[in-house]
Amino acid sequence: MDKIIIHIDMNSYFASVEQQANPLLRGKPIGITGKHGSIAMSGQRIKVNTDGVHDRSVITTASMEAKLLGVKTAMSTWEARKICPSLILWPGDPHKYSEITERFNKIYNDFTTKVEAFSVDESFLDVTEEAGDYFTATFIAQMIRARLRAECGEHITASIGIGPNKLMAKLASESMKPNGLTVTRPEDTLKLLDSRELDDLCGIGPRIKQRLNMLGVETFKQLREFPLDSLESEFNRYGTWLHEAAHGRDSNVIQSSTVHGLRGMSTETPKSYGHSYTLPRNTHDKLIVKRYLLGLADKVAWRMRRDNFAACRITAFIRYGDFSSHAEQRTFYIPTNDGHKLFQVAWQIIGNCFAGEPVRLVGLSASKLTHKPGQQSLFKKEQKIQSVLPALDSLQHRYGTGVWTRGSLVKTHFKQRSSGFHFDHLV
DNA sequence: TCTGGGGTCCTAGGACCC
DNA sequence: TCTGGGGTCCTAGGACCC
Repeated sequence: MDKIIIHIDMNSYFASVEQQANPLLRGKPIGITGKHGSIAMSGQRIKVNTDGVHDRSVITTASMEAKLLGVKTAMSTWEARKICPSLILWPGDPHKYSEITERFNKIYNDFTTKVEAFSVDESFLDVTEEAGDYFTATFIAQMIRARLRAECGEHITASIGIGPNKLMAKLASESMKPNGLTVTRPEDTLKLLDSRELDDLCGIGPRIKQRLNMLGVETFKQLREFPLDSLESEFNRYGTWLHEAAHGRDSNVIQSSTVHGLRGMSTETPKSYGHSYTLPRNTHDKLIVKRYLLGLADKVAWRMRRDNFAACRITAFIRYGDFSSHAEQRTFYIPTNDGHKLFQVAWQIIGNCFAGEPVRLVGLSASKLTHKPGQQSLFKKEQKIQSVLPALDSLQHRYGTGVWTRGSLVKTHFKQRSSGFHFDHLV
């Protein structure tokens, strides 16, 4: 059943928001980097460049000007600077972006109730009933664009695609950037597909493309002509999806979410909460890894408590200097959202993985979420910590993460060594 | 002196239960 | 004494998305 779907994709979103907010950045190549330092420890000297960005940051969004000079998303700042010496590195502000996302999601809801926030900068709108035909849908898209401009600022632009399903609408929106409006009627979908590369389609990544190429499939036309049963025997259910996609068909429906969802994202129940951190420098020092891990566990736990979740599973992971990695998970029967407990389990896993190799990254993720609150600890010391958490959480809610931190994350490395304190006693 | 961080979904093998 | 099959949970790992 064909629908009329509008896909809206903000152009160079984070960079555009910064350029909108700061006239001095307009017309210049800027690269938004990850926010750094939220769990940095005062005792460790971190080498930062003049922008306050450490050497291992990457570009999360490049402005249009930067893209023209060859800067790409996920490129290391080091490489980006080499390609584009005039690049301005600018630390991202996720909170700011989420606020703007909520603003434009509210606009979309004035046009249809069937809105799906696909990511912080992309949304799908089902306007089948509201529009009735492609002419009216195009008119709606133009009205949305005018309102985005009026209410969010002229420097924040979007590429819009209209198609008979989500897959085609998204492919259409990517056809013209920035600020494009591409309409693909059902009869035009094959033409659209045949003008694109296999991996332009959302769902076909580099590995799948490679496997298709090995089967002699290089284009959507060849994919359409490839026998369905061969495709299914190679890719199982995914083969069926590939076959349908090559014909421009997609049965995915809009997962309606509201504008008041979690920071502009879908209100679908989250499946996991996780954080990871690449150390400014590889280390052999267990103590350093331990402290970062505790900081990450506290962040994960705080987000779960804020959203009234507790987790039954924790996955801890470690990446070594040579980029090999190890991940392990544990399931427990009593759900928890206590940072220290998460840390303890994660450390049981990570602590056993040190084999003398330098560590590059640590992370943990909490999943198998339940709405049951975490169970009260049987131990007095832990009860004491738990009793102060609500107060700390409300501080954090009001003033943002980073307003408090555990003493063990602030003590300097030197002090701990010289005083003979053991880390475990400081938590 | 390269290669982030936040997620979701799928598959496959083994354990365990009926 | 030989040994099926469905269902579910757990774990590891891979692929994809922005």
